[in-house]
Amino acid sequence: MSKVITPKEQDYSQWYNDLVIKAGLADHSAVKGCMVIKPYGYAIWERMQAVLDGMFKATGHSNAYFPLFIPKSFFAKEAAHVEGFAKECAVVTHYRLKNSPEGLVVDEDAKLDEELIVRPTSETIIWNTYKGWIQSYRDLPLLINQWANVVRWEMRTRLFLRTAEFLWQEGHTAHATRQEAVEEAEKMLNVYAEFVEKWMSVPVIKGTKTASERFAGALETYCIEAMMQDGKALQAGTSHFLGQNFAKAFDVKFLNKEGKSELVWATSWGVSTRLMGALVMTHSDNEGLVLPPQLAPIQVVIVPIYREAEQLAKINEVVSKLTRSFDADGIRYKYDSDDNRSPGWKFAEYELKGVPVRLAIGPKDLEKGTIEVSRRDTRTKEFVPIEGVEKYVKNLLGEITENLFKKAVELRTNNSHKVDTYAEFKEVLEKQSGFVWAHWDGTAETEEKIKEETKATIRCIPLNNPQEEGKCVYSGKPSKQRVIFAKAY
RNA sequence: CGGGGUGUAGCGUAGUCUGGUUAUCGCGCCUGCUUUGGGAGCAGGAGGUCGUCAGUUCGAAUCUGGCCACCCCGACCA
Repeated sequence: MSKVITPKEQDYSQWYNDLVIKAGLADHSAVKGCMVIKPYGYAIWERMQAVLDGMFKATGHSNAYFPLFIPKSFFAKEAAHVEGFAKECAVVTHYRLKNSPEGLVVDEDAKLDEELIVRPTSETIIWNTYKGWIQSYRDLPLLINQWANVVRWEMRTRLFLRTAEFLWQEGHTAHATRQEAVEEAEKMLNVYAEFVEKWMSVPVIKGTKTASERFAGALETYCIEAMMQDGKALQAGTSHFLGQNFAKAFDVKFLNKEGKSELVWATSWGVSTRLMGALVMTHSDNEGLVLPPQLAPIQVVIVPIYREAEQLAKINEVVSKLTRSFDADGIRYKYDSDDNRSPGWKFAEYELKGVPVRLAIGPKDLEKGTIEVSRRDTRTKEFVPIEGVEKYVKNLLGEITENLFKKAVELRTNNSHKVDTYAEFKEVLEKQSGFVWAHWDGTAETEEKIKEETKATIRCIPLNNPQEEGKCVYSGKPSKQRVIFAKAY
C-alpha cells in the first residue's frame, strides 16, 4: 500500500485531508490559505457547473461577468453588508512595483486614489451596475448569474471547505414586487436542493436561517443543510431575499405601470466549491473517494488482465464492442490497458479515486463469456455475462446513485434526535453529535447562550416545519416549533 | 490572531538530545528481463541548497534567533 488513508474513525479531519490530497482532488498551494484544484477535482467541479448552469438557464437566468475589484466607496453603501464582510477583505492599494536596492518593492508613487476591494461577493458592484440597466417595470425581472472566484481572508482554512479564494456562482436578480423576489429566492433554493439530492446524492434539509446567521444585508436567508458522516452540519447552498436594501443603497428604481417610481426587490444566491467537500464527506470511506455516478469524471473503468499480447488482443476486441456501446449511451469510461501497472494496483487506485463501477476482464472471462463487475459503493463484485453487460452497467449506475442517497438519508436519520430537555440536548451533542431537533424561544440571546455552552448553532428553521406546542429547551419559554441545532463546518 | 506540533529526494522517514568521513531506509521514478484475477520480482541506475535567512563554531541536518509554510485545538466565517 503506497497511499495510506487515515481511518475516519481515528481522525475524521485527517481522513478528509488524506482523501482530498491522495485522490488528487486538490493540494495546498504556495499561497497561504489558497489551494490548487487538480485536474481530477476540477473535472468534478466542471460537471457540477455544467449541470447547475443548465438548471439556471432553464429557470430563465443569463450569465454575465462583473469585475473582480470593487471600489471601497461602493462597498461602504450598505451598512449591514459592510459589517458582515469588512473583517475579511483583501484590499488593493497600489498598482505598480519598482526595483530598488532592497529588491522589488511596492512603488509608493503608484498609490490608488481609492482602494479596491477584492470581491468577497458582488452585490455592491452589481447593484451599482443594475441602476443603469433598470428604468421601467418592463426591464424586470432581471435574472443574472455569474461564475466567478471570490476572496474572503479566512483565519483558518481547509481544502474546499474554507479557503481564502474559492470558486462559486452568484445569482443576482431584481424584481418588481416583494412577492416575486421571495418566490425567486425560494425557487433557487429548490434548484439547489434538487441538484444536491439528485446529482450529488446528498440529502438536504431546506430551511431559513435565524437573524444572527443571516447573510449580511438580507431580510431572509434560505439554506440547504446536509449532514456529514461525523454528524456535523454543512451548509451546501444559500439563497437570500434582500428586500430593497441594495436598491436603497444604490438607488435602483423603476417606473411601474401607473408611472410611479418604486424601489426594486432583490435576491442573491450561491453555491461554491464547498460542495466538493460535501461530496467527499458524505459518501467516501476508508478506501478512498466514493463518487456518485452522475458527477464522476469516470463512471466505469475497465481493467484487462492478461499474460500475453495475444490475450490482450482478444480482450481489446471484446472491450471495443463494449466501449462503442458506452459511447452511444453517453457513459463516461476509461479503458486502462497500461502495461506498467498490475491489475491489483489499478483496482486500488480507482477505488481511491471513487470510480463507481469497475469491469475486469481476463482469460477466464473470455472462456466463460463473463466479465467481473465491481461496485465501489458496496465494494462487492460479481460475474456477469458479457452479452448484455452494457445494460447491466447502466442499471447499476442508477442503482448506485439511489443507494448512496439512501445510505446518506439513513445516516442522517440515525443521527437526528428530538430532545426536550437541556440535559438531553447536551448529552446528544457530546456523545453522538448529529442534528438535534429542539424547541427554541426565538430569541438571539438563547441562541447565543446555547452556542457558547455547546458549540452547536441553529442550522435552520425547516421549511414547512410541523407546528407543535412546546417549551424552549433552554429558557422554558413557549415555542411553536422545533429547530435544528448542530455543530457545523 | 492565541496555544500546541511538524518541516531531511516526488511521497513517507532515520539521524537532531550528545555538532565531526560520502546524510539512512522504504515507496515511487529511469533501464533491462521476468511478470499481470487485489497496490509484482530480480538486477542496475538517477535524484538532496536537510523549509528559509542570519548567527555561534575550525566544522551545523544537529546549537541559537528571526521568518515562511502546513497540520491539530480555540476565536471568526460559506
